[in-house]
Amino acid sequence: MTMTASITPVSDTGARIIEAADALYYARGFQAVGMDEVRSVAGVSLKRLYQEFPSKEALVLAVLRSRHAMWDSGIARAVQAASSPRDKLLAIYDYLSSWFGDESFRGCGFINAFGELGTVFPSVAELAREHKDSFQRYVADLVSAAGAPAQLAPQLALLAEGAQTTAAISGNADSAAHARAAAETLIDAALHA
Amino acid sequence: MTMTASITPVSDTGARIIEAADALYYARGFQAVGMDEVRSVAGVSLKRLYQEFPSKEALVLAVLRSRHAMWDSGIARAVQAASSPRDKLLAIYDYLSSWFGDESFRGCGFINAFGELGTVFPSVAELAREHKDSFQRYVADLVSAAGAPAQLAPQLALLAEGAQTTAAISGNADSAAHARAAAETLIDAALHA
DNA sequence: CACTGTAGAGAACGTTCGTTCTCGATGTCA
DNA sequence: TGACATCGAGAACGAACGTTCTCTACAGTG
Repeated sequence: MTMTASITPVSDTGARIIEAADALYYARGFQAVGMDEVRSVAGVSLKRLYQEFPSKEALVLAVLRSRHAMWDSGIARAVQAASSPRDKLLAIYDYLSSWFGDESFRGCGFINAFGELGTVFPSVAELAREHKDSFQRYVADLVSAAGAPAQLAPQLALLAEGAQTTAAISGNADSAAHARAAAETLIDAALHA
Repeated sequence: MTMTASITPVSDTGARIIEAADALYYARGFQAVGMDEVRSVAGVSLKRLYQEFPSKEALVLAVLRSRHAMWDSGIARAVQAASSPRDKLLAIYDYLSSWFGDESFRGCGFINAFGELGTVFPSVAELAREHKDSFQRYVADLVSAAGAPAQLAPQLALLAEGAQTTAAISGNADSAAHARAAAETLIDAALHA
């Protein structure tokens, strides 16, 4: 799975810059990648880069917003492909599994951004919080549609979060299957309660 | 809970440096903290700093090793205080809950380090992998002592990982309770199978 | 053709970083 | 006391960063 921006970019050039910056930041971290390298990979001039994104912080935020949109649409696509409410919940972990298989996978970009920039850029911490919040609400809607008690939702979300960091650090995708199996147990227990 | 180094330090000065560097790195990220700030907070000269740790990479690795030792001893203390095998498993989440309550809590230091430095310093990625591996083995031992099937262990570990990142980004400690509740469900389901 | 505005290439600027070097003060042992 | 090692304070160095500025080329318009 290669992530490419699909949501209405500010401009064509802006999208190319975001795509290049996202790949570089995600692979190596934010502080390790300079504006000049982004400029070089994106194939634009430094002047153009700064007229699209007036600072590195602005570029980082744009990258995170694009990542959020790709996450949302990827999950939504996987969930819509499932038929039963129970399968829709489990589709989350199938989506994770295919993501973890990507050779460039290196964990959740928001967790990485939060750890590296959360203190120095409060706007980054806020965006990460919004992203995780939105995921929690999405899971809560699916849980509610499945007729399961509300407290199941944060539990299923925890499994997804844990699977992402575990897969990133261990370097293998097994955690998606473990999360899926645990989710099945939790869902069934909640429905039979 | 304030984390202070408790394991045999290389030297008294080395321990002070590690403690200062750990607090700074954990609070603001690694690249955002320079050697000079570590020197200043630790109250040592730059010369002494470099003779204890010949490079920033060496200091970062020492900080991570100290964090690993504190994590291990903190978990072990909480687990030993519980009596039944089931309660020993749940003690992990009680330990997390008290950690999340610390005002300085900002997620798992190894996940943060992996995201920021994992690519640029392979040694950091390896240390993070070892840390998570050691935790997985520890949980597996507790699961085995409880007479539960082995596949329960990675599921319980996922809950712990997810709770850490969720607590960090959301800024509240509820995820520990959610993880504990989910763990109870998974344990009971595994024991009644 | 002249004129004007815009663009790209990249030099330049000021700051910060990791690391090393200098220098003066202090302490130790014969 | 004097010779010598050791130390802290901080200057210094080279590299890299984020950001801005300069210069040249050229497109479009009369």
